[in-house]
Amino acid sequence: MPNPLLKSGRRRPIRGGRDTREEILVAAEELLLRRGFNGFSYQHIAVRLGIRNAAIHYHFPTKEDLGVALVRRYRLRFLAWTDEAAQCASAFDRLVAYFQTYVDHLDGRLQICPVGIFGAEFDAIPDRMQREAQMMMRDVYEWMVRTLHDGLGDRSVVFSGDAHDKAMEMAAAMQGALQFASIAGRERFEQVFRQITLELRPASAAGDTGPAIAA
Amino acid sequence: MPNPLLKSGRRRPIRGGRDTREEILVAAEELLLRRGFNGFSYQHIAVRLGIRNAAIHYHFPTKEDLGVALVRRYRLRFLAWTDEAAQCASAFDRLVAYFQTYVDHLDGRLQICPVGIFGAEFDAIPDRMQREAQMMMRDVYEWMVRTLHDGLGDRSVVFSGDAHDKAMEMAAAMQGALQFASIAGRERFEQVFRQITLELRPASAAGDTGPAIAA
DNA sequence: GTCTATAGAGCGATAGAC
DNA sequence: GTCTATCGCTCTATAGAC
Repeated sequence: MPNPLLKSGRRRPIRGGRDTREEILVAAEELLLRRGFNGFSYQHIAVRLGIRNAAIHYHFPTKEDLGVALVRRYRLRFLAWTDEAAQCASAFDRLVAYFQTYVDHLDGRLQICPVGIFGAEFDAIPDRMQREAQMMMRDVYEWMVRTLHDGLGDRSVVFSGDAHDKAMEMAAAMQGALQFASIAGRERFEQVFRQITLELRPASAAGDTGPAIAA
Repeated sequence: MPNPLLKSGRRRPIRGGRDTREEILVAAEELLLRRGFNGFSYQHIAVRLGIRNAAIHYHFPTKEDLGVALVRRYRLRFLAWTDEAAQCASAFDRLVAYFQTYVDHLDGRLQICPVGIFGAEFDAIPDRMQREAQMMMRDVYEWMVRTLHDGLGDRSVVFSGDAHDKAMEMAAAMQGALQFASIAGRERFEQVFRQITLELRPASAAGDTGPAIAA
């Protein structure tokens, strides 16, 4: 009986115990968010990791493979996160927790799921990445619609109009805020965070400043 | 006395009366929105216009020059548009008119001012473009804050919280919506448009479906 | 699993003829 | 103002040694 804690499949510990494949993904993720998919190369990654171009091709034969792995990683991370977030006391808390995942990594630029990151260069990314991006977007959208409905049920959120439209508006605002933060600093993101949460919370009476943002 | 209809400055009518410089900008603008700045080349433009690579370099010596011209074009177009929009009856109408400019060109992809388009690849565009993008963003932001204040004055809009935060949220939502539309179709944009206008309008009583979207 | 070396393509850009 | 031709560079990707 194999130890269930040891994941089956690929062998990993190489280069003095470091996991090259994982390090490639981490570096590529940051480059993707700062420079776009067509704005970084295998060379950028190789220099950061102190390895050679060809070593990356061993782990990800084509750049499309790397791109697809990045999107899948986002999707899986988001789905795992929603499981954790299910323990939040209210739907409002779950939504704020989701927005907070952006803030937590804003300077390092790693997010749980920057769902619309590929929209700006959609026609210039490989087909398989396009499809993965569409699936990722659907996951986030459906979770958000569901959570808004939950929020109406537990009376933790208020909004007017349709939950589908509200979900899309919030997701779009988060995505745009991420881009504005790149252009004009993280304060832009915090403004959007404040406004979204302010509008979502019931009894937004005077004096209530809403959830604080992590420093 | 010179004819005031004939603009002073650069001579233009070439290639059978066609304005190559302008055609380059139009083609580049659409490529930029669909593929990102690093996702299109002079070749893409040359093929579309039936000219040669070198002809583009005559009008825009470097790609940075072309990029800067594109952002300046957006800025000037937006500033000219705000002058026109000043004739709208209310601040709410001006905001809706601004959102509408996105819709009008959504399939052709030409917008008045997709203010955050460079956020996704900010670190991978030339310095001068970065600075121009920051100025463009500031223009839109300031106009939006001013218009929200006007809206409080003429009672045509309602919102909670600070006008600066609300402006940033709306601008971010529009930008995100544009990217979502690239990924999942223009209906995504229309959802955000509906929700933003719904939340902005006073007396959003039942039965009021808000401003219609142009087909 | 990582290396050296290199192929092959596309890129931005320039020179000079017309 | 547009062309042909080409340069030098970077990019993705592969072959083969270790």
